[in-house]
Amino acid sequence: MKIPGFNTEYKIWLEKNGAIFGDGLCDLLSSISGLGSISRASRELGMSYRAAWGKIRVAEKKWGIPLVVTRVGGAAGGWAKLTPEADELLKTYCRLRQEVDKFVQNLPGKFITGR
Amino acid sequence: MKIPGFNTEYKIWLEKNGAIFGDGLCDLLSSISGLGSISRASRELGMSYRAAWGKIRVAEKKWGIPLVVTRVGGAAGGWAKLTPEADELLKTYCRLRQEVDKFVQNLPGKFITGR
DNA sequence: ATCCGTTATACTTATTCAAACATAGCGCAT
DNA sequence: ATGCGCTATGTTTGAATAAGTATAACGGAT
Repeated sequence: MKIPGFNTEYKIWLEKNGAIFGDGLCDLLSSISGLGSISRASRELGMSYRAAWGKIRVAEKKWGIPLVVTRVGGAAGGWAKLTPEADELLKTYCRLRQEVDKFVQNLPGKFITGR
Repeated sequence: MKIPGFNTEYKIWLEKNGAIFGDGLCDLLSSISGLGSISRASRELGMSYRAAWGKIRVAEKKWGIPLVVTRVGGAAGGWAKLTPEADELLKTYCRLRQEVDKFVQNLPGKFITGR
């Protein structure tokens, strides 16, 4: 599930000790949360499973915390869901994003608003 | 002249139609503005003249506006100063950066504040 | 037993990005 | 006319990143 309504006139990400969390992970984790599957999420976002899985792995290593708990096999082939840590990170980023959006929308100057 | 005091727990840049303006250009243009020379600015920032000049050129092309007006030759070898557009862009970015800093500092959550 | 959709990972290839190297011209000072 | 410090680019090299290919294993459903 993609997060709609975000302003596109800037980009922002969280960064700590080389670990980053931005739009890419936000969309990916949101989609996984909604669909319960890395594979289905990757298709929804138009990327390969390999790419999605790799993003998650790198992020988990950099942040030093598990982000997605998975299960292989079973009726549906497997499933995936977010860890509480991932939920918190996601929530924090979304809030940051919304606040910055609000600020940017009120910015004067043609480079931001097109005016 | 480097801008001190910026929060390092996130990164942000302005982005419009593929044109971006972030920390790199902010530092570079600020330095040029203070020193009146691309060459001296590049040395102050620890990068090559080629790199600094390239950054400026790419940015000017992407944004579609002149950022630095230069002069070659003369007693000092040459000089460089910012265009009004560059000044405005720089000012806008610094303001955005300060506002977001203020917001981020008040954010709860261990991923941002370390708590 | 076989099939299906999924997680999981190694390996290869392509693309992008950054840094370094090399040259040339300009204009004032001496 | 020579030198100095600067602007201005082309070219090349290397490194980091992204994208793609291939394969294996798992576990329920049929």
